[in-house]
Amino acid sequence: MAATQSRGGGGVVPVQVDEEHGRRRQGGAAPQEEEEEAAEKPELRRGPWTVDEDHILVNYIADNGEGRWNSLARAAGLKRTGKSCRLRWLNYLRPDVKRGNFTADEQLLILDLHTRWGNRWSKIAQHLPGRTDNEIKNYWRTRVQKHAKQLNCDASSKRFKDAMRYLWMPHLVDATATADDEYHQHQAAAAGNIDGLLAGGDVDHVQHALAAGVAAGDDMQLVMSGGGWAAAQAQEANDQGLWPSSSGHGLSSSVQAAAGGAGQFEDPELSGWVQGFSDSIITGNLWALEEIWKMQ
DNA sequence: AATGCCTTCAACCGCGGGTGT
DNA sequence: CACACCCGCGGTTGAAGGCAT
Repeated sequence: MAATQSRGGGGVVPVQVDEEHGRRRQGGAAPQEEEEEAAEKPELRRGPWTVDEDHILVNYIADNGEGRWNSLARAAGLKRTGKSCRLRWLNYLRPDVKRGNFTADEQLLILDLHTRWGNRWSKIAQHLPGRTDNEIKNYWRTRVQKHAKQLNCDASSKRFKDAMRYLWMPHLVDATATADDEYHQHQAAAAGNIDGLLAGGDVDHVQHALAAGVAAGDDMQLVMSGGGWAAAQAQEANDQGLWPSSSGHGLSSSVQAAAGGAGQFEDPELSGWVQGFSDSIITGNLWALEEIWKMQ
């Protein structure tokens, strides 16, 4: 494990930290009591974790379990705050933490759950086994928000959510199905990223799906056709009514909308906007298509 | 090759809620 | 009830590496 790959954090700089809240306590003229209090506390490390620290933490948790992080940090002999230990374990060292790019399945789920719950990252993460709230949050901020910016709208706006629901998500549903079909061809090389589809020359397939639309109800079946985790998640989401529209097949209308049914939007402005967006894809505007792919 | 800008993501910060005393 | 402690969440930071010039 490349534990020292971690970036950021400003280097390993020992500073005095309020162990309770992890606040820095350097700078300024501290009252005498505070100085004495600080002197009693061990010097705490900040910044990237070392391999040794990782080993200590992993071994300690293997022997004693996780939880009670402040006392764990002390008992393990780590010069870190409990919060830092918890974060390192949950986001990096946990054996079941999944590395690498988000799959189309996962992206689809994130988009859907975010439209439902907003920035409830931990809640969203509960539905993506092996993924952390931090990872999902970073994905959202770096990929999704970037694309919202490209579209000149706010990621939290109804307009962007509609764009995701009616354009991006159907796109991912299709990509998920295609990825299942061609899993052995592309998945390994693409690490589960849709880039694999592009590498496989599947632009036409995607365009065709968008242009022709998918028969009502088929989109859900596509998601579920993989028979794997995506299927289970899709089934669960469907059972819970998580998919848009009360019929449980909201994505069908989504795909239809993306295929040119934008006239069904109540908001005429959005209707035109989405129609234009769809047209730019369907008519083979490669620049627009590439932008769509980039955001994945 | 050098430089500067951009993207990514591990880690930190601040806060609120839960629990124990 | 009040307080302290602990945990977890969401937002933010900043260094590393990639990319463009």
